[in-house]
Amino acid sequence: MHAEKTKTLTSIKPFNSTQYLNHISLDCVIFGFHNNELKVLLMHLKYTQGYALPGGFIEYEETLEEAAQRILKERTGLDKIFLKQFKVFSDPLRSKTNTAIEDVIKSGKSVDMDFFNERFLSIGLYALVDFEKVKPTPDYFSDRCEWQNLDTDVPLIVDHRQIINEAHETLRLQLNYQPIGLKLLPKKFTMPELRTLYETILGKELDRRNFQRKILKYDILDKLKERKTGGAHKSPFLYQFNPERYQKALKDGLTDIW
Amino acid sequence: MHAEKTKTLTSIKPFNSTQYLNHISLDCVIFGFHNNELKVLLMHLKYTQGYALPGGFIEYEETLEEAAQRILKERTGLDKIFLKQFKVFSDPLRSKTNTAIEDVIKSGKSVDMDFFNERFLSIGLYALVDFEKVKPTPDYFSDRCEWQNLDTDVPLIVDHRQIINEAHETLRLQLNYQPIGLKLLPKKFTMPELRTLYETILGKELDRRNFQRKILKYDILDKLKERKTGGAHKSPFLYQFNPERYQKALKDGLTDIW
DNA sequence: AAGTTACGTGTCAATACGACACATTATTAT
DNA sequence: ATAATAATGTGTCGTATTGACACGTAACTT
Repeated sequence: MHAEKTKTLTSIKPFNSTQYLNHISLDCVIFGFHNNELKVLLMHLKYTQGYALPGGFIEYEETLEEAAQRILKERTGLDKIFLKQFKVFSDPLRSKTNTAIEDVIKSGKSVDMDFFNERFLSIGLYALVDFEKVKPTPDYFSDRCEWQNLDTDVPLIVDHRQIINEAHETLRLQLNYQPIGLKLLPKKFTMPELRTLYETILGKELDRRNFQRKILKYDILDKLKERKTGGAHKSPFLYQFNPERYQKALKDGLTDIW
Repeated sequence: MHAEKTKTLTSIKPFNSTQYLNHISLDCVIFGFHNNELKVLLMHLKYTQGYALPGGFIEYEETLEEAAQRILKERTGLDKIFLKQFKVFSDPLRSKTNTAIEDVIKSGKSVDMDFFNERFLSIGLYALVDFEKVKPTPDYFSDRCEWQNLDTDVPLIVDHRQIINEAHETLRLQLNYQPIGLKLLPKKFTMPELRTLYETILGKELDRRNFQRKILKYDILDKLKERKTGGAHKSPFLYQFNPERYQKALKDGLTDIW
């Protein structure tokens, strides 16, 4: 399906703890939208057989955002991903139940246990990506990187279920203040797709006719001549965001209650 | 003016870096509302003669929020302060220009420079307090702790002006989602006071009659029989928040555009 | 070719909103 | 004392927005 298949796994880097700030990690909730469902990108840990959020550590000369972009590039192949911090997770107990550390131990690899055995604060970020453009890529501690539904019941390590849930809640609260549609949908999309995205994030149904009236009112969408064919039933028109007008409208927030 | 004056400075603790997580600090933007103005609590550094936000470090068995409550208690005398994280400040350069470190050096006191010379990420939190209840108290590195206007032009160290500005912006965005009026105002307050608070946070004037109609619509205020006397002109009624109904209304956000 | 289902567009009553008028009252000025 | 001043309490009115829906249309299925 994707154009490139040639890339090998040679790019997976060995782990060297000495280059990172200790006590601090970051975890990314990477959202995608596919088949009218919200997805999150998860790593399957080699030894624990549990799932974890893509994450990592901060190098000595990096900002938090630069570290996250570096990590996201490795996991998705994408640059300049839309990214927002949303919360620091700081419960001292979260480190003590960290099965990822057990995973590291079980791996038998020469990792710096002085680094891993310490307590970690984890900075939670969420990322919004175009599902179709992502090439999921595992890291040193995982054997698979794959999309899962937001409400998947695969086992998640430590507090990663909580982190996902709080990221989702943040998305809901920021829906009128961040360019969420623009970042999660492909360039061209239909009104039903956009509405379904809103419904998924908000967790409730919206009247399709009123939704269309409200969203068009902001003048942030350009209606294209084309229609989306191939679906069952009447072909919907395609739209695309006007990024300038979208950003401008978001400054004061889309004032609607959906 | 305040009832208690007996407390001495004996409670100021010496500084011992070994009990703290390194690389991580926290800075609190403590908001108060007085004379119809938003205030922030600032520390005057003994040697640098600059101002800094109240802040500190995280002990090994504390959550971030517990650390912040401990620090806020020392600076204000208050327990259980309303507190929200809003951003991690992670620019590597912020540590290199940290005049607070110079302050520590100038102090000639025996502080652990291995601790202070490292890079710090700072977690920004904002706090909302009842101005009248606060007893500003300096710490080990400061000689004064005092209220300043939000837009004060006293010199602020490193990125603390930026942190204050971003806290203010966060307050603006969260006005419909957090119990900001409840936490910043005294128990009983007048409608003009509440409206002025909103105007100050939003940075624009609001029509007093429309404001009253909208805020009363949510049924989160209880109108008292009493009026506030002593001011010039007609005495306004006193109101108080109904915490239960306020919290309930905030769940979906106050839907108004002010 | 008919059936099914989703999409495109429009209507309408109820409500909410912005802008404003007027009466009231506590203090200040004369 | 009395009038002037100024801020508050309360209400109105035309307009815009909203929620709830009806009806026609088009693409695929049978």
